[in-house]
Amino acid sequence: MSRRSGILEFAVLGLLRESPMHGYELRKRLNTSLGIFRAFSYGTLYPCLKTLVANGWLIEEPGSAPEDALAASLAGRRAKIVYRLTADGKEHFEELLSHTGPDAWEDEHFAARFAFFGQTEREVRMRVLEGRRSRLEERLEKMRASLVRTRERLDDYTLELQRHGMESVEREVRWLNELIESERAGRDQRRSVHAEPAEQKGASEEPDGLPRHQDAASSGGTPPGRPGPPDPSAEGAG
Amino acid sequence: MSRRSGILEFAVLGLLRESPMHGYELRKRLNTSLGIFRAFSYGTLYPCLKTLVANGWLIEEPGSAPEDALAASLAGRRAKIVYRLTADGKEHFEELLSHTGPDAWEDEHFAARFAFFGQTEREVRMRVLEGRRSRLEERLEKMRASLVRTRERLDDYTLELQRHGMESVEREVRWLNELIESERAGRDQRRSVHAEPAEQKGASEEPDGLPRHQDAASSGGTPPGRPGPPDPSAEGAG
DNA sequence: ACACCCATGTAAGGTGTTACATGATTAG
DNA sequence: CTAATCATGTAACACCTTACATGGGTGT
Repeated sequence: MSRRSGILEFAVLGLLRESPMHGYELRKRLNTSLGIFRAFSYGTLYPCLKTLVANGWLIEEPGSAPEDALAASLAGRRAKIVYRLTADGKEHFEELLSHTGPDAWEDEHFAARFAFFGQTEREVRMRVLEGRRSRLEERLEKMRASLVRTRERLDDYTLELQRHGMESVEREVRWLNELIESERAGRDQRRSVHAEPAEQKGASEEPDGLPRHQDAASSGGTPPGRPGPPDPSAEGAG
Repeated sequence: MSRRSGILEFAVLGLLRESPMHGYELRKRLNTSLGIFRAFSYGTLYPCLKTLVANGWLIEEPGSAPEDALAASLAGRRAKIVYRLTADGKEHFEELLSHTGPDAWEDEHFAARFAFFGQTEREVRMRVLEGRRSRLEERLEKMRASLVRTRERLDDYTLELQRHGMESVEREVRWLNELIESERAGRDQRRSVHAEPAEQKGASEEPDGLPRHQDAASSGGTPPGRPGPPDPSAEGAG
């Protein structure tokens, strides 16, 4: 049941929550903004959309409806079918957002969950981050154990491969540590104990504070020394 | 044609080249020594083995054959069917080893290829490493481009996710640079122009020199001079 | 006019997993 | 004796991709 399609449904709902879109546009967003998971094909996306419509979570609208003038013009006015989240869909998405089962910290699930942390309550974020972290620590434990067992028999390349693999995992753990740290620092530990639905109307609530090492993001080909990290006050996504 | 099962065949052949084994053992090795790719199930492995037998690349032997006393006792004497590489199989594997098509640098393919670098000729190793590197550089280019395009609209979490993704890729590029560097330093550029079959009898030939940073392999959960968040205080969660 | 991107969809097929069926051997 | 692990195998199913079918719009 680690259905990748579950991830798709989740991501579609989440993307559509920000603004209505048609399938083609949706797919692009799925592969760029949320560039984490490798491309879903139309053969997967369209059937998925139909399912969601059948469940009453989305409705299909003809393109360029009056209320949508802006979005439609941005998304391309050739749009045929625009999908919009229903109230039920929104509710369902919010329920998904609050789930913290072990699924949530498997590789691709985690990435999808993280991508919508802006809409997620802090305590849920914490549980997901911590769950992910222990998941990775388990994995590290196994890798170390197996390395100790087999170290002698392996040639240098195999060893190097495993070393590199472990290093990547360790690095992600450290990343998670920083994130968890920031989450804790954002407000006091208590507070936000599943109280009010809070950030309901958009992604506009302030995101509490994230680690802000933007060094690597531009280290590659473009080091123009971005001074100001973009202000989160932007009323995002609209 | 990016069949994951192609990877399986390759890895099975490579593992069996070192010593005969039965399916169960093979699967364990596939998930530990070569821990890179996530577990293949028996439902995949056994049919694969049959295919390989049908192709004449393997032969099935009853467990604990006389010539195999040592290997069999190490592998477990309960063995029912021991698979052994045929001459044809060896030849085929060696041919696979020398292929350097674009397949070879896709994620899981690459890991499998790298795992058998000990048996691979240097010039092939070079091509694979360099191919992989350009593949990743392409990917980075795309990520950067899409990031520039969408930077403004994304909330902090999405941004952080992308930053982290890019950093991972950049890190792998650096890793490849080191490896390529070592390969070059191992001997002079010329030489080894597909001359003699050289290291044929085992993986015991010296591997020319690899970067030897084993620092991270054991760094684990205790970074020495961490200035930052020193105390994950590990209640372990899971 | 032609090529190319936008846009939606379906059918067939490959690929791999789960669940099941089976049985031998070892440890308690 | 029973449970757990070792060991092999198969069949049904879930999942996703590819290739195809279709057609509007836009640039050269």
